[in-house]
Amino acid sequence: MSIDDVAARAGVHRSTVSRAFSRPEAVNAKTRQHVLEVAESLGYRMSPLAQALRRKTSNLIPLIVPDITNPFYGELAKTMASAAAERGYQLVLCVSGGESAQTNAYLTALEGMYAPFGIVAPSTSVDLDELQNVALGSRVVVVDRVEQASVPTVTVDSAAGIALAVEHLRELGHRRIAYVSGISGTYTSRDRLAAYEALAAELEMPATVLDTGSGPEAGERAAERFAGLTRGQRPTAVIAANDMVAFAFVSALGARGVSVPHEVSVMGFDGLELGARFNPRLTTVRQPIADMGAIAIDLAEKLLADGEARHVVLSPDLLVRASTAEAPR
Amino acid sequence: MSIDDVAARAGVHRSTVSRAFSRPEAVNAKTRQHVLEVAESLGYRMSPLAQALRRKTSNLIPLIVPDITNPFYGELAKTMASAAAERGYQLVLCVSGGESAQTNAYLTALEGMYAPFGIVAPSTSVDLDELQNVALGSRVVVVDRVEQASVPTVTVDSAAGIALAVEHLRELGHRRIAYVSGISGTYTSRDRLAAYEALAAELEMPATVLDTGSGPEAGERAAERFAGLTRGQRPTAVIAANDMVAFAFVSALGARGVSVPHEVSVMGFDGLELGARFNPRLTTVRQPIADMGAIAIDLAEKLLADGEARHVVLSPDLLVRASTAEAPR
DNA sequence: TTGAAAGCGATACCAG
DNA sequence: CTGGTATCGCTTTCAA
Repeated sequence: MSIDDVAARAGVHRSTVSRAFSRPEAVNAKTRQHVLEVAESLGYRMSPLAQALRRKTSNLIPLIVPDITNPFYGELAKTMASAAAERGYQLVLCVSGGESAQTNAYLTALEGMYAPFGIVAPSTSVDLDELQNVALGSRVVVVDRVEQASVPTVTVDSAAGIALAVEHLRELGHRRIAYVSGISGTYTSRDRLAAYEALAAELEMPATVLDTGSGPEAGERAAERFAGLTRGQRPTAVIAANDMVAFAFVSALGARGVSVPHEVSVMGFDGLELGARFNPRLTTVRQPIADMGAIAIDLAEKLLADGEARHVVLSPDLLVRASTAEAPR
Repeated sequence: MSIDDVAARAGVHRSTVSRAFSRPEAVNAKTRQHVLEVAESLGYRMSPLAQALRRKTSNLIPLIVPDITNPFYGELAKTMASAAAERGYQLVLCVSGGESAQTNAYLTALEGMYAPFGIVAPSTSVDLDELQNVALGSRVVVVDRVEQASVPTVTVDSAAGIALAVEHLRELGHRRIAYVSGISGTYTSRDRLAAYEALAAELEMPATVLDTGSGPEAGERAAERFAGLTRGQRPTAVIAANDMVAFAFVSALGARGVSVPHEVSVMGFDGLELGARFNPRLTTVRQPIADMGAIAIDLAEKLLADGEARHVVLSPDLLVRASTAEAPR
């Protein structure tokens, strides 16, 4: 069932069928309708493969994430998939394990499939400069990472987010507000940590960083450190670099008999749906994940159109749930 | 940079280059090596698109899941992606939203790309019979769903899993063991519920189902129901249909001041990594998710080879963490 | 073992 | 506006 079958059946030439589908305005209305009807009745659809081969561009868009198991990337993938579908693209999910080599391999493979551009959510170990060596590397937009001039990016304002968190906590009477960084070493983590430290300095508030290590054990180590402090030394609130770390931290605290928010308030940063099912339900700074997907694709299309690497910085908002409470007095 | 460039540079014909890559044994060792070296030096790689068009089969494998935001599907996708990559396939993630129409659309689209087969993790509303109407529908393997003779499936033994859970709880002295079903109406949920009821009957244990509704609110409703019971009526342990429901249930319980495992033990079913970061760390029945991906692909390859729809039923195991404790006496 | 030629299913430029 | 033709990059019989 190919284009020629339709052409024969409709009594027109191949090229007319092609136009009827791809450039409808370039064909007589009557002819077009007839062709389309015949095609319909035959259950015909164009081969995206053949199209891609000829046009040298496909509708496949790679989304490269370090770990799809992390709900943040899950939510990102979900919104990205529908944003892509709305625009006629098909998202191809690639799990890089946070490795630069894998990322490049995927980009190369998908360029071979004439992917017009790609979306990368890199972890620290992915070198953006190295990215540029891959052909598709110059047609990539980066999500969830601090700006880098040469590549289009969509990020969330870390400073604003941290400010929201600190403000919320101070309104609850907290004065000793610590921070837990870590997990999978994303650039985002660093950015948020820097924002925390800067704000603490500005507010002349002691900056206590419970853990800066990366990996899933960050929450665990931070809890250990916390439990090791005397009551008087303990912070009354803790901001985690992201929701996953907050989960791990609260969980590890729980295992040590420390109760949240009774003994210490804990905030996350991400706004995952999952936080609403956590115990206690997690207060957090929400990133507009749904917007990020759509915007990333827009930026990519603009990059192709005029070669300009735009940067969009989104504003987070506060999601108050149950893991924060008034400071003990 | 195409096959002809390599051919010219190596002083051989196109077909020889093709063979050197695709059927190495069909070409003289010397020639082959020379060709490969030239290709290497030119940084040449075959166009998967052109190959697929000609061979009428590609290396794209659709994995269709209802919701990638659900960590279970995230973990499935992750293991599936690497299992696929190991075998030379590229996983294409499709998020169906649990809709039959979307599932069919994806299958159709990917058949157009000559996907050799597909993997579907259906939700209740996906009609397996309807699936067969789509061309690729007869080359699909189904994951995480009770057997259906005509389609290859890989599932986990629900009865064994429930038995593991009940046994664990009874060893801790629990006698009133309730159940919470629900979330996204998967067939798996039904299967597990049936297993619970059957086992309860067999053990002459009262079967209390706190909620059978579907959707994310199941845990919430179950907690409400639980809290409404007098202490004497309350079950001392609850088994949830899956980890996500367990999370929601514990969270909702917490919001009502009921503490786990102190006042009630709660078990999940799935064995998500995430459970280790829950508060308290979740005791659960673990499905061998990592195996499921690889097995699904094997089944698909066998289906293509001999047309036989095999069924693999995996055995779950117990993961004891901190959400279960001895029954109060 | 290697080369030649046809073709997968479409597009696009050039005539008419 | 429509048809003819070459071509995208590769595979695969068929001969030599």
